[in-house]
Amino acid sequence: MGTEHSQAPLAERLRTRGLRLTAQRQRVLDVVDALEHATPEAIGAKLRADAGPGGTAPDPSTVYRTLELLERLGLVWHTHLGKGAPVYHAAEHPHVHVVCASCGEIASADPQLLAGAAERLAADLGFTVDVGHVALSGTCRACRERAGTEHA
Amino acid sequence: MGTEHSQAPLAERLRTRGLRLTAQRQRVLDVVDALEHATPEAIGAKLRADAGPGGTAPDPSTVYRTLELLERLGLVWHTHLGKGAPVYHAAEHPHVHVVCASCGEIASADPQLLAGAAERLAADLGFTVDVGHVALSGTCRACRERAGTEHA
DNA sequence: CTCGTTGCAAAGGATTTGCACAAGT
DNA sequence: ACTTGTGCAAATCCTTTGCAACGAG
Repeated sequence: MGTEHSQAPLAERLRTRGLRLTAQRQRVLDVVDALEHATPEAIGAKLRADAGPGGTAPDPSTVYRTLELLERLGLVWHTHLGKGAPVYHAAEHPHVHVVCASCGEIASADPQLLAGAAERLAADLGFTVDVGHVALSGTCRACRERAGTEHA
Repeated sequence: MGTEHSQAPLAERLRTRGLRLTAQRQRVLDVVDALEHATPEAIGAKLRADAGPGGTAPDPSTVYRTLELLERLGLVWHTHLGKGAPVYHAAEHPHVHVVCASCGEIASADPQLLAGAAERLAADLGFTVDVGHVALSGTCRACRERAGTEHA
């Protein structure tokens, strides 16, 4: 398991645009799919790990270029959570990101969570919210309790 | 106009921590207050503009350090909207940020908008949402209509 | 065979950090 | 005076770009 690609929307979408299906593109997509929330750097690391000692992993620049391409193809989405760390995730599993400002822990929530707010925004501002890109930040239970315990 | 500081929670909070009130800190805070949504760079620019030709503006590194400090003091908040562009805004005017992925337009919405979602997150995950840090991305009405018009 | 892709290396831009000097209390 | 804050410059980090060789169709 791991090398299976549901169908192959990738090949299809590439063909349509006259682009080419390469091992790198397939691998990057697989990794984004495997790692739920991955930064470009993390993706590169995983790629390197999967390749093994003597193996060969895609160059960082290729990872960036591929991620951008996959996003244009609508196969992955990215969100900016903390400082300078964009996080990519497969477009197949839509979910809202929730990040703890203290520990950086990332949780996922049901998109339905924002349904109400989305509707209101659409009605009030004519603004269509992109659920897959949303990131909510705050404090997780663990950190809140810790803060209370450690005093300050 | 412009040099007025509601009261001076800044001086007070600094004193409490044994820190010092400097012209730079006051100026940075004033600018964040003036510019609704400002990136560190924009803040530096405004500072430079306000200083005038012969004037002297705070160094970029000071702006960064000050912003971080002001945030610790709870006087400003920042959010990550687009690529690598953190945006700061005064903590006095809590609002949810809504950004158009196409044109970059930034709109503000009432924090109440997320009240429901916040409650659910608190109940389900024990996660406290920080409304001032939230950024929703999507497409504004203008861009959506334009997309429909220009065809594709 | 032709044109999109990749890897490598250098370029860039945004932030951070170390330090000696200036400034607030 | 004593200690914190600032400016300057160098160091980092993350990402983007130019180009020649490579590989998919």
